[in-house]
Amino acid sequence: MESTIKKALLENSEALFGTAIEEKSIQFQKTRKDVEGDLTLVTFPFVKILRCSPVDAGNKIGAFLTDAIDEIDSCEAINGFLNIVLSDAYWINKLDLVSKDTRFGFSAPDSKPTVMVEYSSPNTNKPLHLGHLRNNFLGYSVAEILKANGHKVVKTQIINDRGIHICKSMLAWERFSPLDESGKRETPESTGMKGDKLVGKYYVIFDKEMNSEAKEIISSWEEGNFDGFDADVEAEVKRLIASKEGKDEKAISGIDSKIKEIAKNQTSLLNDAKEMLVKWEGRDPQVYLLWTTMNSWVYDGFEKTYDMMGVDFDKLYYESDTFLIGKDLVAEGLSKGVFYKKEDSSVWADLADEGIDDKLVLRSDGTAVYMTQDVGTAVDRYKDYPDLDGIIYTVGNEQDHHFKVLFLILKKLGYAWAHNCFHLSYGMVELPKGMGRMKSREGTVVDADDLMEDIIVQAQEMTQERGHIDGMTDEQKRSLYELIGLGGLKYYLLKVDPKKKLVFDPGESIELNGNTGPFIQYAHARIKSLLAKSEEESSLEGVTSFLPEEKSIVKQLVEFEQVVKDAGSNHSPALIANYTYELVKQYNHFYQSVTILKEENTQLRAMRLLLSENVAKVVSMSMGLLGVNVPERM
RNA sequence: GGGCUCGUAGCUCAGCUGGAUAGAGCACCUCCCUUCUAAGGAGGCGGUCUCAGGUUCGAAUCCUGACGGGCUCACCA
Repeated sequence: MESTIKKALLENSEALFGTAIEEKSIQFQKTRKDVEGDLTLVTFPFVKILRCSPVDAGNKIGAFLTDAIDEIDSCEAINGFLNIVLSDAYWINKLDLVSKDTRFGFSAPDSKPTVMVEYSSPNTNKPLHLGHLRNNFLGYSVAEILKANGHKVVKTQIINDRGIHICKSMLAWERFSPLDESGKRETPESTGMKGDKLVGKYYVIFDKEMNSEAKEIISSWEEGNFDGFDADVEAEVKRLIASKEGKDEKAISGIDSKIKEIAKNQTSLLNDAKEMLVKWEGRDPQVYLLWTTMNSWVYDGFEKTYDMMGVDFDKLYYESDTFLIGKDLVAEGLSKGVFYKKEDSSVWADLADEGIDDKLVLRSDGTAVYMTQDVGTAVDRYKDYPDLDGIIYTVGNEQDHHFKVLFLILKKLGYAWAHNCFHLSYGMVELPKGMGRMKSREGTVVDADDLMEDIIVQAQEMTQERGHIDGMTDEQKRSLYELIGLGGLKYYLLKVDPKKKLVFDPGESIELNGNTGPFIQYAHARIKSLLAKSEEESSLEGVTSFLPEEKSIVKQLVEFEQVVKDAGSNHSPALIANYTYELVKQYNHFYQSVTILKEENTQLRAMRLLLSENVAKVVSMSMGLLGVNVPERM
């Protein structure tokens, strides 16, 4: 409709305005709720051309449009706004179109290029936490939204299965895990623990043990005892200790943490872990076996968590594979002059012309860094999927700089697709003030499994209170609780703009009233119950007009198509969530103000059923885009 | 210190390609189940849109600066 009006105005601009007008001066906006109208044209831009008041301009344009376009019933100019009223026939036709299209709002599958969406990408040394939940739900949802926009989508992750952090867990397990009577160490089987939890436990133990060792070292340093330490360490520490003299509290704590950092590097534990990493890179059989064993425990644990989250992947990448590709690419880039080598034989990317500090891509000992493997992974992916149009990296905003650099390096290496790589950067999930920051090493995380289970229990309690679950089997009840709990959690994490940080108080339970998942799920269940009770078919037969409550729903339904597009181009599930909330609110208002099943006029009843049916359809589709399921009953 | 980013009601958030009286939810206060699921609906209370300038017919929205928060600038990942 907007384009019809625009076209009419442009084609008749000479007659109307006496001159050609620019397309951008034709601006539409939503009509205010308290004014009559379906669409509003802003008339301020025409005031200068017509040299009259905004209202006069509106009246003139309004008269023309009412005359020129059939679907326009009337127009009213208020201040600088021309409110256009469209005919009921127009809206009836729109509803008919929505109703007949089972995939309304979605583009034809595979009609757009292939896109890869990376999300989750955990380290294999610790369990998934709240931050991962936001990451996974966001990545999964964006993938679904892109599919709805016609893209072919490959869901993937890069598993950080290599590096010093894994060796820490391995070493701690080898050293501190208790032996049973047959001389065996703890396993997921022997303890009944989820594999990722068991490995994570030893990661924490490692950190604890290393810290206490570091503490001893520091106290001996403070006593002036530097036996067994390198001369340059001794000199540096002495310099730092001396520099504390006369400083304020804040500066001292800064210096102390520097000393602590040095001490940690001197612990036998950390040095043993480093040694283990070297052995791993050398494919030492014993270390390699331990590595595969402990990783497999973690994967088993992750699988359960992903299953509960309702997310999945089409293709997995492992850092232990791609870091080698990355090293080759560094060698290649070195020969092409993209990188340069320093005297200590470390390799760097020169980014001075971009105004960024040079970036290390290979350590002086020849081992790979984070950047090395990410370059390798990207190239590997384009090799696997030659028709790939772009990669979307769902990674927290603390890595904004990393991805900026990564994409630059890929560009410098000559990959034209580099400009199609996109960092879907989302804000951190923060704990309320005073609770500190989530850190796995310190055990101050909100565990993903625990949180999901808590919210399911909460959903269970609420559902039992309301009681619409008579006649359900225990299994059905349990899956309903999961559906509601996880729906609530997903909606809670997705309704906020991904770019913004999000405050989460683990002490307070997640709200399930108001703008929430269950609010929307409930509306869906209520419609389904209504439809189940009705005996006749829904239809638009004989309908000639709408009540305001009905029309506002039709308008909102029609907008779904554009919202899906916007959510795709903005990578924002939040747009879908907010849209659906608005739709459901309008429906609830309608539901309470008119009767449906008990309406005596058959045609009216059939139309309201059709309206309800389509609200349920769109709610179900839009929630599907968020990974939220909707129940038939609740 | 440099870069990026955020600052809207007591709290959590919409609105941000400039447009009418800045919207929701929670919390608090009223009402509404002998109509289809009250996890609902109707209403009330609550705002110098951090501050100061600028651009404009018009600024929460764009620009500049200040203040405050977060992230980042590692031979960690």
